[in-house]
Amino acid sequence: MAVPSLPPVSRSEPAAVSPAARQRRKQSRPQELLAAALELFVEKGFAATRTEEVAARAGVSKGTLYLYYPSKQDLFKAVVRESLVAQIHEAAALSAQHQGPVAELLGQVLQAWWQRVGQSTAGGIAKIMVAEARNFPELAAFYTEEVILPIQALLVGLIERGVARGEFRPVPVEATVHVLIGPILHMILYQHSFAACACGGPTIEPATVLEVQLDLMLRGLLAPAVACLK
Amino acid sequence: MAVPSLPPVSRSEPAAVSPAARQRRKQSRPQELLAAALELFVEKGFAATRTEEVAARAGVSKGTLYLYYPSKQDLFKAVVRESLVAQIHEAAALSAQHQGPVAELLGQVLQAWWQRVGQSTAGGIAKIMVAEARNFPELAAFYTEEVILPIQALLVGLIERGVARGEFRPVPVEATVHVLIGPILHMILYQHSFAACACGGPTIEPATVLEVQLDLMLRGLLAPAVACLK
Amino acid sequence: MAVPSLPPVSRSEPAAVSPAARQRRKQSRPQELLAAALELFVEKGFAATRTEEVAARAGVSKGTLYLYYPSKQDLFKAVVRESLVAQIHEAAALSAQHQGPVAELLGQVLQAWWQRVGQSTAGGIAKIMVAEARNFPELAAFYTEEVILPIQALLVGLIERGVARGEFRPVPVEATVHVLIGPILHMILYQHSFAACACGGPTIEPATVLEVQLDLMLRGLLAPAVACLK
Amino acid sequence: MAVPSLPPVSRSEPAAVSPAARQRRKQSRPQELLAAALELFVEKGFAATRTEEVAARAGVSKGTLYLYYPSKQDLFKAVVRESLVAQIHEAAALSAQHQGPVAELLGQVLQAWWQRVGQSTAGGIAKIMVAEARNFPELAAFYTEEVILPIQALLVGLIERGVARGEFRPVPVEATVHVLIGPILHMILYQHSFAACACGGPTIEPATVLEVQLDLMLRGLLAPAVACLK
DNA sequence: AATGAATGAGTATTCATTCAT
DNA sequence: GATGAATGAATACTCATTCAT
Repeated sequence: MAVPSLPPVSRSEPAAVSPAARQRRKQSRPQELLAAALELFVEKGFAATRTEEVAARAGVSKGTLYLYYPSKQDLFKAVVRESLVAQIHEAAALSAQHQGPVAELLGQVLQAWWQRVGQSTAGGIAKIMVAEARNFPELAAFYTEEVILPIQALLVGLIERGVARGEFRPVPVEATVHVLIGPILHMILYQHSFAACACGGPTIEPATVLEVQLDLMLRGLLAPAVACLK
Repeated sequence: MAVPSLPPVSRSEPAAVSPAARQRRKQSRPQELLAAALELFVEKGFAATRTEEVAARAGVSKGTLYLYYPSKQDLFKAVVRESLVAQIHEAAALSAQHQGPVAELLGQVLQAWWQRVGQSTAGGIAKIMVAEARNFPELAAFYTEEVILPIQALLVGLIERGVARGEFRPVPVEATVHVLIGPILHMILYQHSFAACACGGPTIEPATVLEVQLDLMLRGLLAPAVACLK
Repeated sequence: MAVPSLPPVSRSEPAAVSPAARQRRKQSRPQELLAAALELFVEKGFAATRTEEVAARAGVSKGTLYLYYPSKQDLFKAVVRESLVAQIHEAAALSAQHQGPVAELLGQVLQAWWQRVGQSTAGGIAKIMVAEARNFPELAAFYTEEVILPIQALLVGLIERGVARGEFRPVPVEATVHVLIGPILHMILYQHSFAACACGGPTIEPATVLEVQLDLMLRGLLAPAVACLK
Repeated sequence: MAVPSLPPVSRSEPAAVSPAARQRRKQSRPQELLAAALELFVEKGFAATRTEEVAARAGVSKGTLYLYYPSKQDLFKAVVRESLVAQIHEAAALSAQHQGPVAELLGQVLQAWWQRVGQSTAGGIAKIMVAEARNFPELAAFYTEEVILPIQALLVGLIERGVARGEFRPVPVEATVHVLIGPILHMILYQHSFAACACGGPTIEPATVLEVQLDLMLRGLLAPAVACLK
């Protein structure tokens, strides 16, 4: 069974190049897995996404996925952290350092959210959560804690600042936040559901909708004196 | 427990009563099945709802369900027709016969929709469709045809009427409809997802939100002259 | 429970015309059911045939079928009796009364069997039995008793008569019967399986096959002196 | 529970032996599954065989079966390829290289077919196909293409060769093939249906039947000059 | 006699997760 | 680290048979 002299061919190949490349791949694995998972979760929802397909799209085997994320739910949480939580911190920072009229800042925040989240695949996460909250309460709790409450706090702060400055009429703050979020969320959900399956419904032009929303809302929000001068 | 005097009715026509009872059961089955299905679909979504559980909740066996609806998808379509399509026709009728200021009518329509649909279980259908549209394109097409397009047409008509009467500023109509629907839809979706799983997010007071929405939107929508006089 | 005076309405209608017609239908029910059952059993096999479809094709309800035949297996047995057993008796009678060369009689019997059974739907019963014998041993036993053994006995008798008359070479009788039946059975099975599903196999011309079979077999069977004179 | 001295064997090469064992299992799985499937299909037919039972008989779980064959129909096709198609190629090769009297070759081919296919479980496949052709047209088409047509072509070639050599009388070739196949097929079908369920019919002695068939057929087939000299 | 509503056992296929290698 | 073979629970839909009317 002894093989006296192996041909030298097999020696020269795997030794030199691989370790670095493998290292590089190894370090980017989590990112690749999260990217693949985000795409598939948004496309099919949480329950209907197969872990094997996530692994395949990331170019690894099923087993490897479980090496990095111990369960499908953990994978989902990681996707949310990667895709949304960071954006929220940025928005919070932006609005903390802002000076001047709140109306302007509000517009900037909504626009930025639409561009960074709504336009990207990450927007689809909202659809997933709406769909699966009741079936996966743990995910719902996580998402509420990490996404909904921070966004809520951010917008409540903005409205209150506007009212305090005399810029906005005094309004029920929380309800107003809800109204403010509604149209943009509607647009995001629509894009990731009906618009994505070519089933003949009305098409949406996001730019126009956003413009109309800001126009309508700010007119409604601004204190009477300011509004009628415009 | 004794029943002293049975009414003579049941004696004289034994043939007549029994078929009637059976008939009564047969005729009420569809309703009972649709009610059970609506509840479960809204609770768990379309894919995650088991037909057997629907049957059980309606108090019949699995086989009986299939006696009335040939497939899960057909059952779902029947639920949609029963729960939403009728409401839409009513709203359309209401707005067709209305005379006077459109702003008032618009408020009535949104309020009615909230009370008849948003408050009831039927509102959850919107959540189901957002969640499953991409996985069940046939259902998405059906829902678009029967629900989305008619509602869209109704609201487009209202806005256009308001603009024609000089009551509203000239606005991009379709985008405005989208903005108009957004907050109320947001509220419905929220109630049937996060709010329903007690996972600690912000609570919503529908009455306030609705009031704020109408206030904000109408202020933004009304022609300047009218708005500033208010 | 006494019904003192039935309204005369119900008297005038169903009394006059119906009873005779109903009687006529009632008497032909079994025939209609058997005809429908034969067609469907041959088309789909025993297990794959639904009793409801049999009833529907016969123009009655599911329940009525069970009024005449207490189970699917009983229905099948009735079909066999109706379609095959009678034919066998006729063939037996024919060969009992025959005088003269057996070769001639053998040809007549096989031809008749092909025309009366092979060509008709009833031939398909053989296919069903081959297919389901192991899954429904009770049916197999019934069919063996009522169909296989009588046919076997008939043909064994013929061959033995031919040998006794010096017309045929002395051959192992039972094996010869098997060989004799083979080609005609093959043809029947083929017609009711591959030929019936248009899947591109060779087509068969029954007349030619039958002719060839008789030619080959009789040449092989006849005593040398007779054969070489032909 | 103490293990005093573990053999050093397991230390030196743990990597080498185990993968081989696993590999061995993986490579033999398809064979084991096909063997189990063949048995059950022949026993119960295609439709009545449960995939779970196939898996169990092969000693694996339901899921494992689907790792190797994506559907029941694919499993069946694989069984046919494994059991029949190879045999056909061998028979074709045999008859292509044969020199000398065709009568002799024809006998060899039929005998070989009986021994290799008729005697083995594989013969039961013919029964399955006769039984299910109309219900599974795709399988029927596959079987026609892969089994029926090649066998037909093989036998047509043999008869034509015999006629061309002046060995056989000129006969309608295709019909003759049908007659030739009939008895042997009859025997195969009988063995896998009535004979297998001990329901009291006539028993068959294959050796005798085969002998009689060859005897009868060749006598009938040979050109007169040759036949009468025998 | 006739109906047809109701039943519930039975089955192919999918997929998250594990673990031996 | 990485693989992928193996598992088995879970689910829509069918159909023979029953029985109240």
